Amino acid sequence: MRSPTVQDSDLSARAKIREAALRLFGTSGFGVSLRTIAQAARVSPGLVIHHFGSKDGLRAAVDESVLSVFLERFDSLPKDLPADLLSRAMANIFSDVLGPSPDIRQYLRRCLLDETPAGTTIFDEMVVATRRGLELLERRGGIRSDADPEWRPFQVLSVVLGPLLMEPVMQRNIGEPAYAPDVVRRRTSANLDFLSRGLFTRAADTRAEPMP
Amino acid sequence: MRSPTVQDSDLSARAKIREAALRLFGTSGFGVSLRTIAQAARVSPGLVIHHFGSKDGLRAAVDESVLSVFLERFDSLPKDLPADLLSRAMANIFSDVLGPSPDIRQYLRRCLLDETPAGTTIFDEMVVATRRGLELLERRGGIRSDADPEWRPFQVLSVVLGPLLMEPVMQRNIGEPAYAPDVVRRRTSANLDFLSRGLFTRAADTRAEPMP
DNA sequence: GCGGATGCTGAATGTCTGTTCAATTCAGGA
DNA sequence: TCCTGAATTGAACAGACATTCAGCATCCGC
Repeated sequence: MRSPTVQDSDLSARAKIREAALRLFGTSGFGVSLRTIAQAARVSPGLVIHHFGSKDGLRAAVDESVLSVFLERFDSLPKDLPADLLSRAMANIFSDVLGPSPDIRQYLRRCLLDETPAGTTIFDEMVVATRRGLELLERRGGIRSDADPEWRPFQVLSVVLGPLLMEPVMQRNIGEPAYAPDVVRRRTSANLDFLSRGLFTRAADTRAEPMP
Repeated sequence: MRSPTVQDSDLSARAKIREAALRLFGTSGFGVSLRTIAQAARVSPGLVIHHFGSKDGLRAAVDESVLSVFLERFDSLPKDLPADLLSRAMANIFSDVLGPSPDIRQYLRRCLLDETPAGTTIFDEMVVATRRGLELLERRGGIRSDADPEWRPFQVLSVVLGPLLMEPVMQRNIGEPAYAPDVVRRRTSANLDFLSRGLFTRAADTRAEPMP
């Protein structure tokens, strides 16, 4: 079993191109030239077209490969997992996949902006899964009953995805890689505390606007 | 006083180009051609270069104009505002600026990804301001003393910026514009509740991983 | 050993890019 | 009225782009 982003040369040329594209699309955006990608994969520009048909085809292939990483692991979750274990298992999927792979992190950030079909699927899937997890959790009494069901999933997702999107900002401000194992552990613990008890001691006025 | 993103024709050509660029950079990325921008501003391609020197110069001008919208309003905050009012005032800046202007929202999303100098400044400024606001609030007893000071600012920012970054995802899932005034009001109220009291009833195990 | 398919190359093609520039229009001061 | 400088245009240019294609190499079934 290997990390999905190895850059060793024992991959097929097709796979090497796809990995290079994942990395370069993530770091430099979809604007990178096929020549640059081909060069990174140590392959001729023509071969990229030969394998993927077009630049859009290449993008679709990268999309699909990233999507499949998540869907495979979502599908392999036992269907009858208790709610609290389910939410934890889902969380572990993200830390397992995103933690060790900066390439996938960067690419996902782009997806959130550019609204490629796969990106749309991934994030919609996350909303649905999060909402369902919260509903299960609620039925078992794990959630405050007066929390707004409409916004709950997005609040959780904001906390989960925030670090992904603010990775460079965080890095500048805390002085160490935002996804180093130790940093992830500290942040995870702080986020659990935050999700469990909030931040403020009391709301001055519930109908006012503290943060938009 | 006018909205900063009007597209009326009573603007100078220079301003019309900058507004068109703001909109097109935001929606289509920095990859859009000068010709497209010029056409949107009803102006010749040469004039864009004449006014801004180069495409990068145009981008810098757009960056600066967005940055100044925020900095001006940050600077106009009374320095001796009580902490709770300060955090509310800062929040209002965001809802005032972002709410009515989809162009600025989109452009800010790009900035978070592409790490242009202005984007870096804006978000670093936000971290600093948020941290300072929380420290003031803490001194007045408005914050749980055992909340982790290292992650507090990012947790708040995640909640604040989450909707900005997930705008399309939200829109698909709630079926109405994520920044419609009424939607903003409901979300704001839910977020205040979330920040004040959290979501879960109790943490099963503080050292485990609920969400990464 | 042979034939066809497949992997792969690198030069060529036409389109689109940012940028230049000579020419034109136009407003305002002398 | 003329002059000057700025605003504006559109044609032109070189380079980069995605894509095509004819050709070479390499494998696999026969």
